[in-house]
Amino acid sequence: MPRDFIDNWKSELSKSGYRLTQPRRVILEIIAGSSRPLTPMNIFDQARKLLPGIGLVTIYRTIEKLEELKLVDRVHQIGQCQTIFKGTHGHQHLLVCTRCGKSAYFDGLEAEDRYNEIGKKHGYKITNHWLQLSGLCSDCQMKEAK
Amino acid sequence: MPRDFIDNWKSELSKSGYRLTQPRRVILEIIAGSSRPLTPMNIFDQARKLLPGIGLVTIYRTIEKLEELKLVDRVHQIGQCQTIFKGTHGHQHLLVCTRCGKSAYFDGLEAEDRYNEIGKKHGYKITNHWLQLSGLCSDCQMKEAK
DNA sequence: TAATTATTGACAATGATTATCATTACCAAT
DNA sequence: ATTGGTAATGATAATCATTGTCAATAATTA
Repeated sequence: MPRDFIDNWKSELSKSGYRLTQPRRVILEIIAGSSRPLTPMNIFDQARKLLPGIGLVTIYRTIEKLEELKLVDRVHQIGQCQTIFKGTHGHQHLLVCTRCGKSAYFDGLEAEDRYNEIGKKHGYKITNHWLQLSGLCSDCQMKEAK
Repeated sequence: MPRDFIDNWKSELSKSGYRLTQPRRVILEIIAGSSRPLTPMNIFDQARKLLPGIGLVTIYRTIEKLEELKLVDRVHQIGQCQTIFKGTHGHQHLLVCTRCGKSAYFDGLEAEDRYNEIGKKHGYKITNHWLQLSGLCSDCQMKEAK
């Protein structure tokens, strides 16, 4: 399990004056432990098993805090554009399985120069870019093959 | 005005057995004539000026049809991930102004080989990619400068 | 340990999107 | 040009996700 993630998140939270509560601990574990993006409802369902009394609103509020601290990212997909995935340090991009959602970050595809060039051609000053690859993960390739 | 766009959309609609109605005509004009992505409500507001009786639901349904025919694209942005923009032929990517939303398509940045390489490294078979650049358009650069 | 105050959960409220249905209007065939 | 079949419309209600309110609770710190 990604103990390092969780420990980092905990210290980031308290560093910012936020408290580390039981519900938050549970939510952190779930997000950090997932290899795919989750909706607030996904998180809620899992969290309830560990902490039956937890409220859906608490999920939303915790996500809000984690976003504010840049510890999670929002992943946009077709028809599902509000899923949450644990963040990374630095500038990385996502690789998402279209079948099961399993995701991974990658880097090493920087093309800032070319982006700037394109921008200039259209009169834009580029400040950001967003790249996402999708395809089938190895498990799903095997399952599809059958 | 993008007369070619509109004519093409009209023929695509009727080719698919859909009818070309007054409300649809108005909606087509608005989307085709806009240089920035629009929300359903944006379209509704503009459409009402031309056809006061039009219903919001008709906007949603028309968008649905246009999407089905791949004549419009959905543009995802932070906090606003359901905007509609006229589509293109072939594989192009979007350049969006973060200030006013003005958008343009560009191409010529294909890196399929590198995408596949990244995919392979992670065990994924890449089937799609999504690239979007954002920045300030020339007008907004000037306005920011003041 | 006690005091302060962020956080929680329950509930209500909002906002966007989708479903339902009787009426209307498009369009192909006469 | 008229008509008939049917897709499309607008009004309304229903649904679903997200956000706001507030008294009660629990985490921190002094």
